[in-house]
Amino acid sequence: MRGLLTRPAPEVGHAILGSVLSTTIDRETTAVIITEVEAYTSDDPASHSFRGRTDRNASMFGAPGTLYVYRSYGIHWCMNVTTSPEGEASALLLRAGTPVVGRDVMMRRRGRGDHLTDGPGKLAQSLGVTGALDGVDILDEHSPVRLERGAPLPWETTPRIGISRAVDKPWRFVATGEVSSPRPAPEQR
DNA sequence: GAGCCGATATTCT
DNA sequence: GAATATCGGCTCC
Repeated sequence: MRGLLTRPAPEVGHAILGSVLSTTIDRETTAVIITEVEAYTSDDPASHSFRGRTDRNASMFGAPGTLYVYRSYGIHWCMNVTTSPEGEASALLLRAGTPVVGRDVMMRRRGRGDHLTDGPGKLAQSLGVTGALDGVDILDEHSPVRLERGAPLPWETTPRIGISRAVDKPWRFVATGEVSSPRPAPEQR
């Protein structure tokens, strides 16, 4: 997995779809199958790393498999997985997933039973990820946030969401069709 | 369903 | 002062 991530994000975005992202926070475990990501690179005008290193984006320059968590619109937390060798700031924004473990925990954290993991801010909230976890190694099995390889999924690309620059790049990767979940998920469209 | 708007940390002009 | 890798509540269909 580390080797896979030691490449620019646009080359590996599709390969992350289907992977299992899990967190264990306050002794509560939650997990999702990743179904939507976006790639950002160091020479990408839409990337937080485009103008160099700052206090906020420092972990984006870390080793592949580093978690980069930032505050979005002053309110939400969003999470990325750093790719490319250490020192090169490329990352995959984790935008959505299918819950597989801890739906009850997610619903409590979200304060509602639907729309648990269908957006980057919602995904981070359901998994209990905050800025306190910025910089952790998600390929370490003892980390509170972990990424493990799963079954590959069929996918397609589209332009990225919510940006105003480099809008032509097809760097959003979305799993197509139904993603199998161990349990029916009626509240999750 | 679509469209408007307010919340507000961090960065940029 | 303005913009932003967002979300939820509201209105009006």
